[in-house]
Amino acid sequence: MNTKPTMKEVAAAAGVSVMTVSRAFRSDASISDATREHIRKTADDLGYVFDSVASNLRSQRSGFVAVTIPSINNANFADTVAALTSRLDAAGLQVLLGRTNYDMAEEERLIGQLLRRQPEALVVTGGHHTERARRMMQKAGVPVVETWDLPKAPLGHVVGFSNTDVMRFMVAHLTARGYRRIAFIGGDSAYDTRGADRRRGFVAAMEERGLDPSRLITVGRPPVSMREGAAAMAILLDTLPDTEAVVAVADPAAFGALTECARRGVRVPDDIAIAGFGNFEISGVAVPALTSIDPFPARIGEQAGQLIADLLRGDATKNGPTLIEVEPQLVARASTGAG
Amino acid sequence: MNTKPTMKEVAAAAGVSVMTVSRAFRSDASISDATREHIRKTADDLGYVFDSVASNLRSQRSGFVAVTIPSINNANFADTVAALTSRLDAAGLQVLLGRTNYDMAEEERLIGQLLRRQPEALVVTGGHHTERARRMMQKAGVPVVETWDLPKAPLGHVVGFSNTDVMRFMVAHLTARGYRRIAFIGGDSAYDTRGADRRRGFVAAMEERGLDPSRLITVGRPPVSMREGAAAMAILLDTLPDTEAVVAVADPAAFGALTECARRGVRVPDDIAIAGFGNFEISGVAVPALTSIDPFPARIGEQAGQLIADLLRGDATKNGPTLIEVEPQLVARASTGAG
DNA sequence: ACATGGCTTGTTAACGATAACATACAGAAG
DNA sequence: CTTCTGTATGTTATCGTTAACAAGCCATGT
Repeated sequence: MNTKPTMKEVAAAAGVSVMTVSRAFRSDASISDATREHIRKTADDLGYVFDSVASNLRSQRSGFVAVTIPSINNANFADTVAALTSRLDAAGLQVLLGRTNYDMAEEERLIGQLLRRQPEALVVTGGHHTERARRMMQKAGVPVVETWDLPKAPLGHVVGFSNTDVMRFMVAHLTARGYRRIAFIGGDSAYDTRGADRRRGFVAAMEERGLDPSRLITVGRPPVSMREGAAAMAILLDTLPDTEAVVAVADPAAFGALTECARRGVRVPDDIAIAGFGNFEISGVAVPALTSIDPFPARIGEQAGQLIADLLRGDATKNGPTLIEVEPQLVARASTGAG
Repeated sequence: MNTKPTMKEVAAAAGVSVMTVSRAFRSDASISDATREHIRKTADDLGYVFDSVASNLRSQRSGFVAVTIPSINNANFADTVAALTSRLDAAGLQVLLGRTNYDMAEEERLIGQLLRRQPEALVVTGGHHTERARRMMQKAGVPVVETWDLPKAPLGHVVGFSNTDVMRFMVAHLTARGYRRIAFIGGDSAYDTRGADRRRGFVAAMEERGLDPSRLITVGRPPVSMREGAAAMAILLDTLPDTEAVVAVADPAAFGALTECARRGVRVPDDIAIAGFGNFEISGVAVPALTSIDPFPARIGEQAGQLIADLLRGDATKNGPTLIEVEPQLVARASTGAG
């Protein structure tokens, strides 16, 4: 009673060999229904708990898929993780989640830690990593999937979209509605690499159209909060009052900007238009509703999970790395005069 | 090169025994700095990755703390997990996260899965569990911490607050400001047990003051979304137009309610007051800012992590289960005529 | 010079499960 | 009746690391 029972105890109590107990706890093994039933019941009575650690060591399969995301508290990444988790769950795999806090150095540390647990696959957010992190992932000997991005030099598989190109849709939408003096609100580029990509995309798209791409407001480290979005809007209204439209790096910042307008009596979209990115719930609910871009986070998780399940079952085409592009979609709403 | 190197290979390459390599990868073991340095370098050159699985089996220490939360995408729980994670990280422990989706049956399944990984402690959200889940946790032989609640019959340790009592503060605040006809917006009680507790607390507090506690709007399964909050407000305004104040089970629902008022031209707080729970960022940013209750999620995670670190170091007082109450605080803002 | 003790390194067995192989047995086929 | 086939169970060795114990070496004190 002092120490927790092992298969040995269960085997003794059930009058069978340890191997038979082992088989009773797996789905595919050949064992008669009666024996399995009997062993399960005996185990239950003894309070036996299967030890995955020992199982993992002997079978050399951890059942883990390591996943890193910048922040847990972000509806977009959470949706991806949720979809990924349920897809992998169906394949008998468990997600081992790590949070990088938008920091490549932290990501490197985390990947090192996660790899020690012998994951069967690795899913990371974004395509920017430290050199050491890249090397670790390449030598890990398991499938690597980069998500939420379309890296120029992928480490392995990719499920995502181009954060640069996506801004073209947004600038096209705004110029089509007649806006010319358009500003961008984002965070410190040294950290949020995907946000920096979107800013780059914004600048490029503006330049392509011969428009001034210099209205850039930077506020703090990512993720850019609602409060910081409001602060950025305050700066913008104070320093560049003739701005006609604002694109925020993500919806929470866009919503913060919207609230600042409300506080100042600036009408949206009559006086200034606002748009975000991510299609967070708040964008559909806010008054006025915010134009955004839906990157289909759940679809990203679903596809990544499917890919990994296929790869590990071994029946996937082994024709090198897969690239799955999940095309984002512009959602036009009242905040840019649409909807 | 085909198979990944083990300590054996590293030992051979470095010209030492396997045991010495093992020591080189731990912090406390007695080994000379020169040898450690040499082994670390050799290991690095070989691309050796420490195998936690084998280590865990032999040492009977997994380095895991299993944690269950209802939803990943909730700023409150995310803050708790973040604080818990960083506190445990300092103690060399890794969080193994599972999401219950506000479902006790799912929680039971999850706890069973997590226990197989031999966690060194278990942190669960809430004090309501299935009978089987309770039994599993009690027999797990590791510290169990229930959070975000103050259960009547705790399983072990507790770090939280009473979801029932907390509504007393809110009703007191509203009645002090002169509101009498107060409604409550919540989700299906069969799922969100903490939400149901808050609803119970609301009813009790209203009755204590001789006020009508029957203005209860129920919308869907938890978590109650912004959209559902808006829908609930629509129902309320249509069916009980003389309501003076509304308390939502959580801030997102409260914000949804606020947006519905904005769409209808109902003024807040002049025509109706709104309050929420959780002190999410949105409540401080919304216009008008929303009155809420701050449950100090980070403090909950911090305390739970500290408790576990102490317990596992063994130097904690073993005087039975610990109960740490983290007192929530009312944050009065413009949406109830304050601030 | 020799015992003592601290520091560093090595040897052996074990953690709890499963892969691989061996074997027993029942019913089918010849 | 013998051989064959397939299902159900058992035996042995092993996954990669570390606990426990053993032992060597060197400096120090007497």
